[in-house]
Amino acid sequence: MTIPASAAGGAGGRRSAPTVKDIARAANVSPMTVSRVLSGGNNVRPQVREHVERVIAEVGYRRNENARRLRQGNRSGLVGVLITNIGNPYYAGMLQGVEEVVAKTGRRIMVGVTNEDEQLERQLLSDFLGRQVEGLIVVPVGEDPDRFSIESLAGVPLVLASRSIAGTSADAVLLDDVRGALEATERMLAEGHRRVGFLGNQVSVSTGRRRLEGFRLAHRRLGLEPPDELIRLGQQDVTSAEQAMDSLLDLADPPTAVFAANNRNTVGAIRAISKRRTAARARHGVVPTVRLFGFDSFEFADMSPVPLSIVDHDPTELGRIAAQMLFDRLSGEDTRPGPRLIELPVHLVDFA
Amino acid sequence: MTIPASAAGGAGGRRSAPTVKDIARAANVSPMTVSRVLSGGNNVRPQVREHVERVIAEVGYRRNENARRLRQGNRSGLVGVLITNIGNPYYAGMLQGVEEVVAKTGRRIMVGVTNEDEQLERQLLSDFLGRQVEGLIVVPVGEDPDRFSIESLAGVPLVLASRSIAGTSADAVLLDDVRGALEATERMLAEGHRRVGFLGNQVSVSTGRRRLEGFRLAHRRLGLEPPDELIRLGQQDVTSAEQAMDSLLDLADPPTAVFAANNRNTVGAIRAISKRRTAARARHGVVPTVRLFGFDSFEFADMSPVPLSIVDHDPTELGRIAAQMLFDRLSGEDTRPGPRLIELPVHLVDFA
DNA sequence: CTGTTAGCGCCTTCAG
DNA sequence: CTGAAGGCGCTAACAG
Repeated sequence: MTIPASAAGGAGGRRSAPTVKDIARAANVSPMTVSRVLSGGNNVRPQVREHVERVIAEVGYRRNENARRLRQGNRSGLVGVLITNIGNPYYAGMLQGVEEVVAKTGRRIMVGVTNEDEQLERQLLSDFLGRQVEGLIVVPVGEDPDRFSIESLAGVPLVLASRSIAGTSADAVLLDDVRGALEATERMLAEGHRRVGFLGNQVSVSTGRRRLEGFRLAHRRLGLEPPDELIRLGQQDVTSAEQAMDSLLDLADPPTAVFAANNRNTVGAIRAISKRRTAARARHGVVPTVRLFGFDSFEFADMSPVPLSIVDHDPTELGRIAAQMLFDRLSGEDTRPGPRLIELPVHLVDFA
Repeated sequence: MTIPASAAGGAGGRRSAPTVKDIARAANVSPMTVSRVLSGGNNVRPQVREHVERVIAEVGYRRNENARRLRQGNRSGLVGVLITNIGNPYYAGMLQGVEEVVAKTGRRIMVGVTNEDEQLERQLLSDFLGRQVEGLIVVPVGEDPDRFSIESLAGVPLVLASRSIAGTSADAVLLDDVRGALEATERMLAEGHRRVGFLGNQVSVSTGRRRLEGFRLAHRRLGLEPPDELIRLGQQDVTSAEQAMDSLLDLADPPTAVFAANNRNTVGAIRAISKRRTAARARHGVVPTVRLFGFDSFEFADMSPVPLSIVDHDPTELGRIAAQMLFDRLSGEDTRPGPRLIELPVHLVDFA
């Protein structure tokens, strides 16, 4: 898997890049003078400075930021971002927000995809720390808080995004999952639905757990208990969500309403419902109606073929805030000893 | 904008990380022995090795990859990826494919967003090169090939993705834009449409130019010439695409069919058409029908409220191939002097 | 204003 | 098997 360094692409081949020494030699000055010119040219005679600049331009010299940063206290200018899946537009949006804020500080993001694999996340964390990231923004996988302890992170600040882990001292930006799920479910119950289905993540994922909690809470407030047969957990993608929704609709006594606890499940539910509608229309049967409520928006939510309400919020904003929290720590502006927790509000939106 | 290094986040504060020297001292061996242990422990007495490993674990030492790579010939293990917008699911998909392949080689991706700004792209390129990326994958902005010359890239291999630039010697993975647009347009013309609209990118973007070319070509083959008033260029996002579609529909003699040359324009067109349908239904007017053909798929294409066909392909696969081409150069497997160009096929899909 | 010295953290080289 | 010397590319710190 290792690939030789020597080879270079295309025509030309890459010879070892020029260094300050090369420039110094070519310009008949000391490396230090070159370094000074590179850093703005203070304390360099204008004439010398111009000469060095010309040589730099001619040779096409570019300073090695890594070597520079090594000497300067080892700040890499990198922020590590770990997400579970770029294909989910939710995380893509989050990534966009993170990049936006990180880029403003002149830093860059290194992106890793954990694919919901805790082992892989561990490796990536270790790799990122070895590459001297200045900070980390992570959508965590699994429940073990150990890997996020200050010791294992060597003091590198961390912000958990969207999901939290019990027992960490890390900062986190979350959504008001419980309230969102609670209000959505209350709405459906108030509309008279008494068999409400639930499609969500594993309870080992904090968002899955919290949204299920809100769902249950809404029922209990009315003295109800949602039956287990209406609850489907662990669907990570649209296909499995669609299957889960199918299984709900195949029940002898199917739900009249469904709460889909994230956008993958909402999309899958919409697909399952549409499919049945089309089939029913084809054989002139009864077109089934299911009241659908989702969590997380997506591009076509407002044009869904199935009437839909959404517990909405902006993942890009969540990404921005996560990055901002990180820089508050990095800059020393935020010095509180304990973790800082932000819960973003959500709001309900109806799409006829 | 610069942020002090000393400050560290959270409880504890970050003291300067332990180095091989620290471990060596604590284990009563030379730094070299520690280094050997870190590299697998060859030529180290098992007993010493174990002892050093224990110390490493206790102290929580982690080796500084950047320093290591500096000594070892300056291979950073980083691939720079520049895309115009993560919010576009098309590019998010591409990024996913790139990450997947890059991760398999043990490298990481550094991601920059150019936001269709050529100046910003230049800065990011320079920044990435300074950080010693081993290769670059870029969705280019603008038409100037200069910034991609071998000299300005210092021999770092580059693969252009999705879009090309005339006059570069860089490798590229593109789509068969011309054929896709040609076949789509031919279909609509064969269906009898004679006023076909076009929504696309600026012609300064290669995809915009090539897709428009295919559109024109289809007309000319029938001895037709598409009227300028039906062509709208430069929409970068859904909102402006929707406005452009509105303007087409507002024409005295509106198009009966429209070709949307990328997914942002397709989505915008769908929105514009739906909006009018809803309005027409409300006042019991005539529900307008427009034959719509898009380029690039998107999640809800098959559930579009407007009948739709798509010139389809897989952006994730495009990302994978781009990364593979890069590694073919890096590994020296691909040594051809000139650029390598891959055009991926597209296929037409109909969604009732 | 300019150069010299030294060292960031690590590893290649060579000598034991 | 182990260590000492030296240097990757760059720049603080100090001397002139």
